[in-house]
Amino acid sequence: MAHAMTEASERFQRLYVTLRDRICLLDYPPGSKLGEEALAEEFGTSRTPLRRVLARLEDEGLVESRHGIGTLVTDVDLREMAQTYELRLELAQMAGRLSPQPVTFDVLHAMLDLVSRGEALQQAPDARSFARLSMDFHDFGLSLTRNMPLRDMADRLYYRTARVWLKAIPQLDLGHECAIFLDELRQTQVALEAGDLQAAALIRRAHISMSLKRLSGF
Amino acid sequence: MAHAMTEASERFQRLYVTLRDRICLLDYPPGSKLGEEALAEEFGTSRTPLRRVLARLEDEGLVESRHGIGTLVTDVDLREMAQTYELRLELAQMAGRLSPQPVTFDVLHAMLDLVSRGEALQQAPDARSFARLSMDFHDFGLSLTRNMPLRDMADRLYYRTARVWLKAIPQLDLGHECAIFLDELRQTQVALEAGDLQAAALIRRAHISMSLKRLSGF
DNA sequence: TAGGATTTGTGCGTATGTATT
DNA sequence: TAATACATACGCACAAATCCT
Repeated sequence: MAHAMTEASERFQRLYVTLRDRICLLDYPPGSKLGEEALAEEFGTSRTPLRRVLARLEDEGLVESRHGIGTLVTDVDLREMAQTYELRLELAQMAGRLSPQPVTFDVLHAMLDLVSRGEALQQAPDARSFARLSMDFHDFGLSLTRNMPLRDMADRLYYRTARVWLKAIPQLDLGHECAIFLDELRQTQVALEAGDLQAAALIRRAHISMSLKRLSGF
Repeated sequence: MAHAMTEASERFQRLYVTLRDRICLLDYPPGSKLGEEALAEEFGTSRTPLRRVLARLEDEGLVESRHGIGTLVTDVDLREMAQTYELRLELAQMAGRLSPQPVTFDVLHAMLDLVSRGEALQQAPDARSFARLSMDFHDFGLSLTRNMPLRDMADRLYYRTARVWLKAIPQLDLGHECAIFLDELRQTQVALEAGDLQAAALIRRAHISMSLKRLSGF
């Protein structure tokens, strides 16, 4: 970072991540109303800093503020999701090619941690834990490139459609999804142990593609 | 658009584009101070709607607001520009592959218009006109894909570094740059007349790459 | 070192728009 | 149709931070 975090920007970041995660974990399902007054009270601020956060969420397409109505959580339709996934496929693969990060011991350790969480998840399948692990794996994948604009773009796209999987889970086989995910984690671990970032990126690409295919059944 | 533009969102869009273009055309060079009060007065509003615009420009990395100091136009260093260009290369090529727009008469007509502007530019080289034509050609290129997330991402990246060319122009041969640009426009015209979007995208990619190479001399 | 000038950040009252009764 | 309730958009006054004298 170029400049130290001020108190205001720290609070902004905290509120932003909190609300974004709540939206993506369906704590606020599509159509929910996020009242400025209520949220301001919950976080112990006035409406002003909160509106700054909602404005950013609106720029990113997660909510939509309408004068006289309220700030509503958006929905994601299949067409938009398909376009986003199309792009994410390419970006995921790129992350292994552009400015690759060297595979250090820390990287491998983080990967191992993700694998064990995946194993625990398969023992006790749970949609919410799955979604959290998926988010963390996404972040991990991005940490493998040093191209910051690429990270930012991939991040935006991921959080834009992350909800769809959770929304569709009642119509999927959760145990099967967990098994597939654990496979991906293990394959990625092998690729990283071989120091092959491109392979890891291709595995990610393949799984995003298959995930879209399974979701497109609806 | 899902909903009609309200008066507020229209004003937001107008102010946003105005300020963004001023920054990218170096009317506000890096380091300039954008005073909230002064801008609010110029546009005939209060600080509140203006701060919403500055907040977005800050999210996109074009300005940086610091408490007690002011809102300053950011600078672009070579490392960041290289990363952004690296990504823009890929996105430009993708625009010809993902959800391609059919090449209609209107598209060809718009292209022809760009070519004649390029010809006029070569007759009377001028840095500012060059920059404007470059912006419009960028927009035109994005209109060739229907993948909206791709458009958004490419847009962000373009405007993030568009200033660098103008900043470097004193050290370049303006007439030469205009000639190269006109070549690109004509090659693109040929590709579009053949209905070959991928070729058009590859030409764009090639020219972005060469442009980076010329700029990297500094 | 202190104090004043300047600028962004915050809090809150009011205006405006929408839906419902 | 009119009135009422309620939510976001706006404008202003003040707090907090920084810089310069």
